[in-house]
Amino acid sequence: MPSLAKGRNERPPNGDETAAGTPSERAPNTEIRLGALEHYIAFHLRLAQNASFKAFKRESGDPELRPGWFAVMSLIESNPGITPMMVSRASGRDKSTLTPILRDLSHHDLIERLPVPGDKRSYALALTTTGREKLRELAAHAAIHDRKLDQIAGSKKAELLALLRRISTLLN
Amino acid sequence: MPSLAKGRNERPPNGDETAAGTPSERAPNTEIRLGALEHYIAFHLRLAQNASFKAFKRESGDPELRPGWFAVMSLIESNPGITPMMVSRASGRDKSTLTPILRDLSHHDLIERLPVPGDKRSYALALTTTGREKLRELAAHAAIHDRKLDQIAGSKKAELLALLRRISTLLN
DNA sequence: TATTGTTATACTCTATAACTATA
DNA sequence: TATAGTTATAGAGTATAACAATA
Repeated sequence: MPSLAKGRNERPPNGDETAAGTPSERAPNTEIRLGALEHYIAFHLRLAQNASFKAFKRESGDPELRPGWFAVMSLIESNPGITPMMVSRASGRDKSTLTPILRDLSHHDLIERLPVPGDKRSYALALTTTGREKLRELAAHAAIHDRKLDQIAGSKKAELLALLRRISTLLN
Repeated sequence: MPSLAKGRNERPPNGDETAAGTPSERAPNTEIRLGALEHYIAFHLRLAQNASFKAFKRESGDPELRPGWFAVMSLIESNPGITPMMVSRASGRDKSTLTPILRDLSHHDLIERLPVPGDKRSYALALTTTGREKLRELAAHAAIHDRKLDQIAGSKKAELLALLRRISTLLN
């Protein structure tokens, strides 16, 4: 059976000893060792995405700035006439997850559904004028958030983006 | 009102014209333009994390290899005597999300809860012998997954990890 | 008063499977 | 038969708020 003392002794000795004491007396999480997790990309990917998501939500009290809405509207703006299936593939999500988003966007008159000539099963998506205005608003908010990420990435931004792109592309 | 034809025309002319036709005749998602999203770190972070998560689940049919369990058990292994609050902070999640995980791990006799001398509100976590064995299994599976990520990151792995760490650290 | 851990509750994101209407 | 989109349903993962015990 491992004792607490054993656990403590496994740490390499360092200056933190002065702050040591009962667990509740320790500094927030400075001393916690990640162990095997330390070198796991998947783990750090989750931490980073989670932190980004929380910051995104926190910074814009705007409940309408949902990551989902913003991404879908951007895709439609850049690809007028895009179909739900194409949006699904571009955003790496199942088609069924798009139905409610597109319904909401449609109800808010932000997008319109146009017939696809030659395929009655599908429809083509386009932003309405209102939708374009709304997207400008959302983009302004999102930019504030991503600017922080830009600062954090600094000169490595292009490299980070390339790596993330490779991960999502090759892992399918 | 924007027409579909207008939308198509907005694309810069390129060799893809040969593959163009009705949307359903197009290649999977090659032609979809990300537009503003192209340079958003947050967006690519979500794509990458999602792809990683799906691959993780797909590759190990093992329903017990939940990212949550693995991370928590690893943290306990590397920090015997760690408290739930410390795990919460180290994994960037609210303390309330840990309760059910710790309960499950406890029910499976993978961890034990020991008293913390000097603080009756909390308890110290440690892996049981069974827990250590189980963690070895899970780690073997997880390693297979992360090896793929390692390959994808290649020589940039250290840099990627450093960037992800910076993101989760500075965004709080 | 503040903190730890638990509980109750709810929200978001996502997926699967079955369905329809086309193709 | 296969595909596009919808529906119903479920499962992770996470959060907030209120609570009891303790600090």
